[in-house]
Amino acid sequence: MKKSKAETAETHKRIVAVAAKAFKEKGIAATGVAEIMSTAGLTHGAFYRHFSSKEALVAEAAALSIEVFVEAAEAAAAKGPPSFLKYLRGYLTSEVRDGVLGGCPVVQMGSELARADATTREGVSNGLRQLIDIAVKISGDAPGTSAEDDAIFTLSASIGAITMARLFDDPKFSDRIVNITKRRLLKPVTKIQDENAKTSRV
Amino acid sequence: MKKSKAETAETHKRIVAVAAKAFKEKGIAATGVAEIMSTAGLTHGAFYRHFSSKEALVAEAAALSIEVFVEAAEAAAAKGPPSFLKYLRGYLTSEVRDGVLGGCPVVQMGSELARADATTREGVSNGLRQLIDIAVKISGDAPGTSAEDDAIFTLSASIGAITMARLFDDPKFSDRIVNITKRRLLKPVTKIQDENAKTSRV
DNA sequence: TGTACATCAGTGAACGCGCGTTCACTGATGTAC
DNA sequence: TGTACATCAGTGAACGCGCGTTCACTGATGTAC
Repeated sequence: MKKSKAETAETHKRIVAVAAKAFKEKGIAATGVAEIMSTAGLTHGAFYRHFSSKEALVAEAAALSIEVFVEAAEAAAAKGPPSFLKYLRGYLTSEVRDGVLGGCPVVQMGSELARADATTREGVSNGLRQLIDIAVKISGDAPGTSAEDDAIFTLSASIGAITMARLFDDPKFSDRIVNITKRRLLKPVTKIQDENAKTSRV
Repeated sequence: MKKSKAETAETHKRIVAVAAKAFKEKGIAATGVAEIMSTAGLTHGAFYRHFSSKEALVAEAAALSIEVFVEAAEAAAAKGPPSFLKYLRGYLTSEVRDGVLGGCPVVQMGSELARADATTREGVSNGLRQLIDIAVKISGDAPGTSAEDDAIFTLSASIGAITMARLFDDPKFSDRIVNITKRRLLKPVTKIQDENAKTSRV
C-alpha cells in the first residue's frame, strides 16, 4: 500500500518528532526503534523505508530538538532585546528543568550526544552556534566585553545550571541553583534594560 | 572456590572501579554487566554475589566517581586557597573535557544520571553538596556576596562549559568555551589572590 | 483522458545477537567443637 | 591446635526478552504511452 509523497513526508516528520520527544525523555540508548514506530502509529518494519539506521534517526531527531530552540530565539529576537530577555528567563525556568515544553536537547541527551556520530554532533553544534549568533545580533555590543563571549558564557552556564538542578531531589535546592544562575546572568543586562523589578521569583 | 573476606572486598572494589570508568566512557545503558566483569577479570556469573542488580552497581559507581572529586578538592583545600584555585583551574581544562583523568561524572553521565534511581541520584547530589561545602569553607566569605551562591554558580557554570565544549568537533571553539568560562569564573577571585598573571592559556 | 505497469510505503514474520538475571556446581575459607 | 562442616565467591551453561535489521509480500500511487 504505497502512500502519496505528501503523506510519506508527513509520516517521516511524525517519526522524527516522536523520536525527539522519546530520546529526550528516556534517553537515546534506552529508546527502541519499535517503540518509536508504534507511538507513531506504524509497525517497526516500515522504519527502514525512512531511515538507513537508528543512528540516522538520532541525527534528525537531535537536529529537530535544537532547531525548535533556534526558532524560538529567532522569534523572540525579532521582537527586540526585551523579548529576548524574556526568552532567556523562560529557558532558565523550572518548567524547562523538568522537561516540560520538550526541554533542551543538550541537557536531556548531553552525555549521549557527546558520544554520538559526527552528523548528530554537527547538527547540534550548528544549532548552538546559531543560538549564539542570534544573541550577538541583538546585544548591540556591550562596551568593553565581547558580545559573543557573553552569549557563549550565558548559554553554557544555563545548560550547566539546569543539568545540575535536575540531579537534585530537593526541589528547594534545585530551584536555588536555577535562580542563582538566572540572577547572575541577567543582572548586568537587566540593569541597562531596567527589567530588574520582575526578576524576583519564577 | 570461596575467597577470603579481604580478597572479596578487593574484588568488589575492582568491579566498581572498572564500572565507573566504563560508564563514563561509553555511557551507562551502553555498557553491559558481562563486559564489566570480563574487564575486571571475572565471568559474569559472579556479578550477583556482589550486587543485587545492575542498578545497584550504577549507584556505587556513580558515588565513587563523585567521591574522587570530593577527595581531590579536600586535598587541595587542605593546602589553602591558592591550591583550591589550582584545582578549579585544573578542572576547567581540556584534559578533563576530553575525559582524561576519569572526568566528571555529571558531564559524562549527566543525562543518564538524571533518570537513574533515587539511590544513585542521592550519591551524586551528596557529593556535589560536599564539593560546594568545601568551596565555602575556603572562601572566607567574600564581602557582599554569599560564598555558597558563588560555589554553586562556579560549579554549575563549569559543568555547563565542559558539557558544551565536548559537543563541538572544532577544537578551537571547544577550547574557547572552556577558556571564556575559566576567565569569567576566576577573575574576581584571582584579583584578590593575585593569581591573574598565570591565567593566560590552559 | 484512459490504460498498463513500475514504484515503493507499510505489514508482519523472522534473523542473530547481546542483554540482565538465574542456577547447579566446585572447592577454598571461615567457624564450631 | 586439629578436625568436620557450613558458607559462599566464582564458573559456565542456560533463561526469556527485546534489540536493530532484513525480507517477501501487498496494494495504492505515480508515470509512461
